[in-house]
Amino acid sequence: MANQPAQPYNLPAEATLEVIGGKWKLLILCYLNCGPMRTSEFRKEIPDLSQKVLTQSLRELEEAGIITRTVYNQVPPKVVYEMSELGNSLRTILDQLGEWGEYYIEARK
Amino acid sequence: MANQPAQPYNLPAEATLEVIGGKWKLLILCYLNCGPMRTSEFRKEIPDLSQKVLTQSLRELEEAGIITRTVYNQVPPKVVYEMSELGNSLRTILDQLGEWGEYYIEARK
DNA sequence: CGGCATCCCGCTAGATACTG
DNA sequence: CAGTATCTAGCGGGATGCCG
Repeated sequence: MANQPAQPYNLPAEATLEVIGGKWKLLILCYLNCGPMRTSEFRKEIPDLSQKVLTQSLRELEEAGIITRTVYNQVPPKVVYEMSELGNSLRTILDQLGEWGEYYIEARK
Repeated sequence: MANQPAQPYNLPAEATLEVIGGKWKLLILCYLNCGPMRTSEFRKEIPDLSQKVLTQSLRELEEAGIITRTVYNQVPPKVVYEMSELGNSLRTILDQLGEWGEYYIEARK
């Protein structure tokens, strides 16, 4: 999921897909767009998303600088994810993708 | 590459990625944005893209209604691909993806 | 010239079980 | 509650060779 290609991007647009591509990232970002979320909340909201892939996706988004991860040192543990500044700049893209998707689905009927 | 999922899309935005996702589609669409192209031209312009994956990508874009495929019954054969109406409606998305990609690459330095 | 058919490899993501 | 560690399966993508 979103490994860095050996060669430089042919297009900047491909860099964008590297970041938001992957089976679940869009959905994850959609939730985070509405506000911070804990790991357990993701698990409840998206039961089909396995623990492993969730963590993996969140890590990659974090490494891309799109989201932040805050750990509260307490028992039981608590980890909160939220959009970063850079992540918020993605909102326009997400909206556009959604809009065109709706248009496309309608046009294909 | 862009197989239809068994279950309905969680988000319309995911439908968009289904269409333009895949390793080479963005690049192909970029070329078609500049005008119609023949198969042999793609092969020259993008030598790293294999015949098989090119055809496959073009078929999927065609099935999605994004591009059109015109066959000229002559010898030697001639096949021309170009953006459809629906495909042209993608231009905004492509531009946005490129813009954010540039911004992102710059921000990550 | 354009495009199938075949074989093959690596990667993503899924399932399961275990740790602090 | 959050996160690893393994193992596995399926698919996207690549290489090669053949057909209209």
